[in-house]
Amino acid sequence: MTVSKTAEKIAEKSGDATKGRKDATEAQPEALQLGELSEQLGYVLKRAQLKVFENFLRCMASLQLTPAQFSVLLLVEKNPGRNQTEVASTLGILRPNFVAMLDNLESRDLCARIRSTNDRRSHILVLTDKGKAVLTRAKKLVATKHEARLNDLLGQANREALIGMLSKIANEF
Amino acid sequence: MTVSKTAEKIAEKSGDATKGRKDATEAQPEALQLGELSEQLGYVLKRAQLKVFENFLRCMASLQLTPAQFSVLLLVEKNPGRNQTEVASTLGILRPNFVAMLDNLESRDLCARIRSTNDRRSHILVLTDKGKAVLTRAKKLVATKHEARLNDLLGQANREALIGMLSKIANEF
DNA sequence: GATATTTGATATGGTCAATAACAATTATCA
DNA sequence: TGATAATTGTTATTGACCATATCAAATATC
Repeated sequence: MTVSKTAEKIAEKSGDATKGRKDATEAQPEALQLGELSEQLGYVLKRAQLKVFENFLRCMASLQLTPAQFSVLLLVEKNPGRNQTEVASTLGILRPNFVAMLDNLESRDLCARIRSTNDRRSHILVLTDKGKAVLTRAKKLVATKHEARLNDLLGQANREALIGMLSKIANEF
Repeated sequence: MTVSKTAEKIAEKSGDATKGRKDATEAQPEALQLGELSEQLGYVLKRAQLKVFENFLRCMASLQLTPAQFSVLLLVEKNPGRNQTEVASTLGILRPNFVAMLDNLESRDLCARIRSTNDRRSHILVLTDKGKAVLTRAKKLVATKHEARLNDLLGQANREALIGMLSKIANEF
């Protein structure tokens, strides 16, 4: 329905040349000049981030994993036995907001909260067997469908340079 | 719920590392290993974006301009006489969400909505004199306090390469 | 002139980020 | 030891964004 409507609009606009246009050759309204905006770090950074996340979600549609959820699984796999506070703070997630996130992952049997025997306040986080399997598949999808796209677009050397510069900004800006 | 035996061992072991290291001096829990996360494009991109926006807000504290507001002012200055729909869509802002944003800028006398004489449905956007003056100051702040920081961190050549790669991602990913 | 489309606007719901507060548990120290 | 403080996970709540549906006024289309 949306597609057909859009198609109709385009068809109509491209088909009519009778109306009093400013420029008979240009059927579409002229695009705005971005100007200095295209050189602004924050602007281009935000746009790139949105595109990358969007592509990530498409690649992971079969596994239903968001970038944030993927990062949690990766971090718990690499650091099994840490509690919620540690994992959340490492990812820049506030503890209250981490609760619902874990509820989701735990309800899907991807990770588990285990009451620590040393400190019975804290919940130790571990990946379930299913969680490990899903993460393995997720890594492959990300590598072949997502990160590989960067190599196609920038080349291996530029890709590494980009990651390096972004890391530097994230850590030292 | 099926929790493997290895998970219970982890729960017991979890406190040992930090507890055993608890000297009379300082007992810091060891930082988590980021692992593959530090190589993930989306992760490092998002972290960098947050840091950049955070720094932007600090630099613009005296003018009380957010990155989104700054982009609107820049775009309206470069393209005076365009209507709300055109400006909003260029910035990836949905028309309904653009209304409150303009209400804010207009209430601060930074820009104005003018009823178009050609199409009395649309509001033409223009910067006020105050808006032009504020934008001029904003540009200087961004250039000297914000973007200059990139040069200090990456160098001129790398900075340009970074912007170029991010633009490419934003447009072609 | 009847119908459809566009524009700005309102209302609303969803996702996140951020703060305060609470019970249970543990740490501190007088 | 016991009173007090701090920590952990949690709930509730708020505000900032993002997205969709819908509306009246104005315009375009046929």
